[in-house]
Amino acid sequence: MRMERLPKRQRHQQLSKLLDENPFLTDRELTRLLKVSIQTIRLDRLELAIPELRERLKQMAERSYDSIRSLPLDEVIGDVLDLHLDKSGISLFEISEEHVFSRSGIARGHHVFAQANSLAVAVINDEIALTASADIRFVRPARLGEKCIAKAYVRSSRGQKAKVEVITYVGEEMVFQGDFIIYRSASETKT
Amino acid sequence: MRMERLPKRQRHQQLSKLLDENPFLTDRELTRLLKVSIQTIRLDRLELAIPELRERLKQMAERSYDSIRSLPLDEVIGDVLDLHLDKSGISLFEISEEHVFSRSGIARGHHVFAQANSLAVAVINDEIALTASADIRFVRPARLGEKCIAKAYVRSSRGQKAKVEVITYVGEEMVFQGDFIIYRSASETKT
DNA sequence: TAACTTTTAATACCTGGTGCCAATAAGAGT
DNA sequence: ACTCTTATTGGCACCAGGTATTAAAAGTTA
Repeated sequence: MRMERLPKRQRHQQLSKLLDENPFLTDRELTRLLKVSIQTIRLDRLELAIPELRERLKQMAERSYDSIRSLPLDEVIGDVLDLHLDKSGISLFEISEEHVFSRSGIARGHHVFAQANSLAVAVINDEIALTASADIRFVRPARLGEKCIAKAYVRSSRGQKAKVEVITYVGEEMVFQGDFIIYRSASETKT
Repeated sequence: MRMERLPKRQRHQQLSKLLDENPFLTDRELTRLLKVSIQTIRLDRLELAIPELRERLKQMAERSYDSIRSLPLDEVIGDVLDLHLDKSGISLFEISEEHVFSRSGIARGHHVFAQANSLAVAVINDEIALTASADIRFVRPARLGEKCIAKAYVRSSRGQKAKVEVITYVGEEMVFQGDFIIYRSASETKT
């Protein structure tokens, strides 16, 4: 039963590797690289469940298209659940596909930051409020599917500077903490 | 000379728009949407220099594949102009409508941060790189239409922690400065 | 040698096109 | 009304890069 020739498995590995390195290869090009007939290449792809070139390109295009679509970071990132102007606020942000590194499923930092930053700005009750500086820590990674609850507290608000602390949780765990200094346009009388 | 019928130009606009919104449309699907024959669609594409579906998909796939190891380009906010792994990087990000507060035309902080953060992560040459913490200052607001040039420098890289400084300029003016601490997965300590 | 797997070949068919030529249709100019 | 020009449509041959199927050939053991 155990056949001496296992160039097949080897070839399968090579083929997977080749296509991993360069998914733009046609079957015909693969015949040159692997020195087998085109039918063999196609049987191999069949066994390995590797789709044809055009399907591979389409899938790549779709993935990159989705991730480009999702970038618009608007208004407040996440849903505002609770807001007491000049005091505190809470927002919810669910980590989905477009927010994570595909390899690791871990959210890119700027999305977690964006939730916190936009909440910090939203909680300041003024026409114009801008982030002046921030000191932030990503305590633990947020992962695909997790629901991030950001809580913002206005710690002080004198003159044009307001200090806002934001802490983001997933369940009981802290994932992010940041101290923001927000510039506001004028005195708080101008609401 | 000036002909009254310009359904052609209108159709060209519609066609461009349709394909802009959904580049995955075949000519046949376009005939249904535009109510003209498939030949007309193809003449239109010819005039507008729009390639066929498969070519479009291929181009999208290629763009998304023009990745530099750990991070596909479109996962970076802005366009990478220059990248020396583990050393430095430069990216360009133009502030457009969707990035600003409509009242003031000033960019929301998290967009400027996102450019800097994603560049800081991209410059780290590793499979997995995550922002651990950051200390950032928004030196002056970035405004609608301004081109932000972010420059990242790897200041130190010992073990799993890398310090990356990012400074963002508009022209000669500094708009943002941040010190990032990036966690890397492991392995590569070669600088 | 027989039984088996693996490889190659041949053929029909598919999608989403290109390229080319000819036939209409729809104006505009005079 | 009759051209002249542009626009639209149709038909046909052809292409790449495949799928699907059937069959033959080659290699591999027991």
